[in-house]
Amino acid sequence: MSAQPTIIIVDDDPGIRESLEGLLRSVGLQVKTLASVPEFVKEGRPEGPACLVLDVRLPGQSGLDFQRELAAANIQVPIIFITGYGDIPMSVRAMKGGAVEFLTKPFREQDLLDAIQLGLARDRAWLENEKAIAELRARFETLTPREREVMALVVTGRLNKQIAYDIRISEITVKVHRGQVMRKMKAASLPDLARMADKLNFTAEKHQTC
Amino acid sequence: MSAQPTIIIVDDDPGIRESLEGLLRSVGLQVKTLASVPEFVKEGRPEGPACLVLDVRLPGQSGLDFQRELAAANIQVPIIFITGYGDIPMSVRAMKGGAVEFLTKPFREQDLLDAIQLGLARDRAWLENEKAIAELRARFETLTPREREVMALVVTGRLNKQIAYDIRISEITVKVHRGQVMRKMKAASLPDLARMADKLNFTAEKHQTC
DNA sequence: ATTCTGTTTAAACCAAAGTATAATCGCTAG
DNA sequence: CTAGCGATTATACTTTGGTTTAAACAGAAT
Repeated sequence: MSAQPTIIIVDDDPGIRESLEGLLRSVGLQVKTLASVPEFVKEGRPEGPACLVLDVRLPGQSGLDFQRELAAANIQVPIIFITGYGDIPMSVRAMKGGAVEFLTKPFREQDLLDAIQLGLARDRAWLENEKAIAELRARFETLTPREREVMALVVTGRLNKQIAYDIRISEITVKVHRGQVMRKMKAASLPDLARMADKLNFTAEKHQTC
Repeated sequence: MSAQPTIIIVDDDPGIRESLEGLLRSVGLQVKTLASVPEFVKEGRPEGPACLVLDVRLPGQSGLDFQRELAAANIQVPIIFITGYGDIPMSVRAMKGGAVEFLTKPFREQDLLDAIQLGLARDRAWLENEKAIAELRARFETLTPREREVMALVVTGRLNKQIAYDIRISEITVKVHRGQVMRKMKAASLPDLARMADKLNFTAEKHQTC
């Protein structure tokens, strides 16, 4: 169903990279090793499900800073931290930032593999959700400005005549727009459309006027 | 608006209890100190917003075990861990379990106060949400079995005639039940009802047959 | 035995939603 | 200039949704 998962190892120590890579490949995982963070940033995250295995201490930027940077750039990818010289505040910060796991060397191989499975599972779920939202957004893009306005009001439960009054057009025009909205959004029913709107976070924006 | 927040300190060392209590009281927080976990379990969580300040090592049961126990018992309350002798796996486990913060002694007072504010904010949001759901559940309780069935089908977007066919009653009967559902649930519109159903996790159960 | 609740249905409407056809108008891209 | 899009509206229906009134019936509770 979903594409081949990719594990990305970022560590400046070639020995560790190779050792981790060997372990992961031995269980059939597709691995990509990088020596530094910029290499990851350059390519962006892989298409399929992925998981980052990151050393906390990295040349230039620390793994924790990198985690923040990804979050700020709105790039979602599960991170597993590995460190030889970590402390509690470091691990707490990593976990607060949404890390899947924070392992201290030496760690049991099984712990890493478990964490990776968990990370991949999360990423699959996230990707699936993103895909669904992207599809909805694509449909929403095809709506004309007026149709978006009408949709925003429809999903709040307003009646056609009320919507007509709200935006000062005739009720019949509302019906036309509303019908178009249902068709373009491929909504099977009103509750369906309402749920789509919720997924598109209509709660916060209502309908941007830009 | 919301009730007075309560901070619950659980620590077996009376000196630490008093010192923490003093600090928190000095910033105007209502504090309750306990020497052990069973004392908390006995009373259950306070009415208003609350936050637990918990030593990881406690007589009998560790703070982490207690955290798990609360989660298992479905008792929600933000936890801030404090420890003098912690390690990384311990902190990681605590954070995975949803802890707000994990502080190592000695810590800056401001860090604890910040964590407490964050914990209280989370708890307020949680309480508010719980209250809303409880209200919905109360309304749902007033529905008769038939009304619940009809509601379940209505919020999926089925038409009255389809529902009638589904449960083999006449369309007019469906209308009667549907009207009752809208009134009893205090739903202002169909999208409104659909959202209520979603909040009541109709996705998972649809409608239990028990 | 009687009351009450839940369930069912019919008749008779009224309101709301949705569809199809057709036409007008302003604006923009060829 | 003209074709096309977005927006608007009207007419004319059909289909759904929703309410009221009234009635019937079964089963549980008093």
